[in-house]
Amino acid sequence: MTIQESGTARPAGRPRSEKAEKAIIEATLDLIAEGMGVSELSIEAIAAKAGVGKTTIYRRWSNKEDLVVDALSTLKAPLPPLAGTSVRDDLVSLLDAMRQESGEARSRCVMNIAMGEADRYPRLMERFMKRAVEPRRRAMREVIERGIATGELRADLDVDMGMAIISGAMLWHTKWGPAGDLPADLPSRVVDVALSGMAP
Amino acid sequence: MTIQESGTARPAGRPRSEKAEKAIIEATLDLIAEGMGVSELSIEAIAAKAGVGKTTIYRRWSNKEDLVVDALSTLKAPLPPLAGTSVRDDLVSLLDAMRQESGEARSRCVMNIAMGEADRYPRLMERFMKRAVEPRRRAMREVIERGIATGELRADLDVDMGMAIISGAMLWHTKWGPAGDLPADLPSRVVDVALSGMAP
Amino acid sequence: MTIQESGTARPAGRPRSEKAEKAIIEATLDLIAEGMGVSELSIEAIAAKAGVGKTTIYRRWSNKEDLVVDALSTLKAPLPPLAGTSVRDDLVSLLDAMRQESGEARSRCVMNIAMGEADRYPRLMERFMKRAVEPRRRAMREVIERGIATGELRADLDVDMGMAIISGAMLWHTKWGPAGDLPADLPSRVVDVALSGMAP
Amino acid sequence: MTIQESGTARPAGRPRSEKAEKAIIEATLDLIAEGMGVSELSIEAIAAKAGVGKTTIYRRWSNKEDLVVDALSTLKAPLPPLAGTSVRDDLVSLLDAMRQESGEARSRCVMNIAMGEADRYPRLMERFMKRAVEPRRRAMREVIERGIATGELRADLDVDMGMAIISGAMLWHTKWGPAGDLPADLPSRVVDVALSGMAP
DNA sequence: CAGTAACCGAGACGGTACGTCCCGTCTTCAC
DNA sequence: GTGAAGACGGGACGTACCGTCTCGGTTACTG
Repeated sequence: MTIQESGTARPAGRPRSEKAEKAIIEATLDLIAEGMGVSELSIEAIAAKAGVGKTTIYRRWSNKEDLVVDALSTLKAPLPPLAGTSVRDDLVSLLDAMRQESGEARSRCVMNIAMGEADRYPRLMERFMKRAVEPRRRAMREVIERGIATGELRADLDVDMGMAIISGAMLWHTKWGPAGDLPADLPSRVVDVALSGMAP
Repeated sequence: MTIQESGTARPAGRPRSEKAEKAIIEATLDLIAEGMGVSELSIEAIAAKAGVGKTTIYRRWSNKEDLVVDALSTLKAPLPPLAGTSVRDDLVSLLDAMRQESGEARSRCVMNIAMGEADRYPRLMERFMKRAVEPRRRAMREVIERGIATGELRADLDVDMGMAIISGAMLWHTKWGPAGDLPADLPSRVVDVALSGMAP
Repeated sequence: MTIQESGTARPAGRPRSEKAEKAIIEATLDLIAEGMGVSELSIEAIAAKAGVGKTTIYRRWSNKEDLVVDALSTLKAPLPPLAGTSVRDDLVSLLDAMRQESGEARSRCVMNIAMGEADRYPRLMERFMKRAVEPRRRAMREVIERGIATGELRADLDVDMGMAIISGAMLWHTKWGPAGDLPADLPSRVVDVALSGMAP
Repeated sequence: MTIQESGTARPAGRPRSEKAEKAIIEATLDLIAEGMGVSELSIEAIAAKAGVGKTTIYRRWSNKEDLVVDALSTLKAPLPPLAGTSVRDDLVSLLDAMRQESGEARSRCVMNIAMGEADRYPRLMERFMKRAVEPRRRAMREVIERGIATGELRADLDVDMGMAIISGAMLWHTKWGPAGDLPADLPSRVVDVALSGMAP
């Protein structure tokens, strides 16, 4: 009649501190938000900022990439609820979530890394894509496919092309549009032009 | 009695080796093309790859940014000639130039830097934008404005929005579209959808 | 009505394991005998060698010095009985005890610590001197003073000088004499030369 | 008709800084004199005190022992000139040199290391013995052997025993005699007792 | 004989120093 | 004057232990 029969027995010794773990993640995000790239990020700086020994970091993540993936994936806001009333409304909702995220330093740094360091840290990207980007892409894809099915969108529309035009327009404004925060009406304007076209 | 009497007096001593200069630029571009970001790029690595002493580099460029700007600006392909027959044709020409560049590792790295390290190296970006990006944006802007004037495009079209939709769609395909090189008909398909819209 | 009424009441809870205590002392001596100095000696190594948690050590000794003093003081052989027949015989007995001790690794390490780390660990030395060295010095001093009183030694002999010459000669042989164990006849030879002098 | 034909051609590149080398040695000796043993001595501390990068140390000495040997062997005072008038005078000269050295912190640390860390750093000791200790021992051995030859010392005197008694007595006083500096007349008193013996 | 308090091991904690690597600068000789 | 070689001070790396702490579980006396 053993006392401890649960599936995974707690390992011996002092358990790992959740507080330290959070402090490390926070420090990592702060440093990235301050404009550091993955390669400039130093474990030593993270440890110092988190008030933690280097060992405590290496005990949890064996390399910088693993830590960065974990840190970034705690960051992505949850997907907005989609009203489902019309394709236009849903697309505006999705873009507005993007717009809001782009206003926060922390989320902006995610974009920087996603776009600028993809080639250099392929494993990072692969994992980050899976955890953070893929769900958003899937959501938009479903909206567009639904629009085609209901006849709200052209029957011959290439779904990828639709995603490219809508997401790409937001992306372009984020990086290269007029300086400053994105205007609140940008999402609806993007969707309107994308849906009805540039030609008269 | 002087031997050298041309207008701009040659400075005394051994002249700088053009060969070394080219080797340095080449090595820099190679390393960037191999996936290195600006911050990972090291003068030491460039010198080693170029078969040159570190002094030889620092004598010519006082810091890494200057060298990178010079290196990148040797790279950008000249703008394609625009037929001017129609807005559609000109836009397709511009996008096709983007498509071709995106197939070369060296040009792709330019995009990475432009998108990922902009925040960290503002002086680099400023100069790089001026030399390499601005001409392309101006060209597209002119095409769109001309289209509005001739009535080929909607009179109420926001020019920035037009650029965002068209450039953004290409950009999106480059970074996040189906893997592999961009298909040759992508530019025309992007322009067609952008012009006539996604709605039926 | 209490069961336990002896003078010092046993504290509540599980009593400390004597086995662990002995294992710790043994491990400490072993490590010192293997050539470790006090500063190289690590609690972690002692704990590992003793098969004991580090806590178990720190619960008993608050610092390394205390542990080392305790360990070393379990070590010193008892003083040899002195026949008292003559100064010469007693001195030879004392030196022979030194010789025998110097043959054991554990005792030799005591000398090393006494001579090499005295300056660095003054509290250790103070306590170690009191427990282990002082009795031996007192014994030799008494023999010499008795010799002066009985006329076996020169009346004008400086007692410290006598101790220095006799102990110092043994010491010198231990550290810097011909390699290997000290020869069994060394004590008597030292005493003979010391008593009658080097001059003819 | 080469210009540089000397035996060992100067290697290319910037030559090593003698200043840095001296600063490192000085810092090492200072730290040892402050009571640090070899094992407590840290390269990082030496580098900081010397105002030098760690690389600069590791470029010259591949490990701590090599550095310590070099540092210590710059320290030993030159042997005193021996008058040669009599064995007694020469022995007093040698012991007086010992006495003077024992008054300096830096030299005292040499003794500590020589006696206390010998077992732990055998390679260090071997090299240190050769460079610093051996010459002194040889000098004393020669004085004693000469004394035996001239009849100033007993013909049957064991030379090692003579060295042991005389050096050992000084050694004993240094480590365990009355506290404070050794009195100036100690060498002559040691020699007198050693030569004529303790017995009346 | 159940409670309970000090013990035990294991192992995570914040640190320090290690020896290595590479940075960008500097100093030298050869050309 | 330029070029290569390479030493310089500096800083981050990832590892190994340090001495402290915090766990779950054990043990032996106590009520």
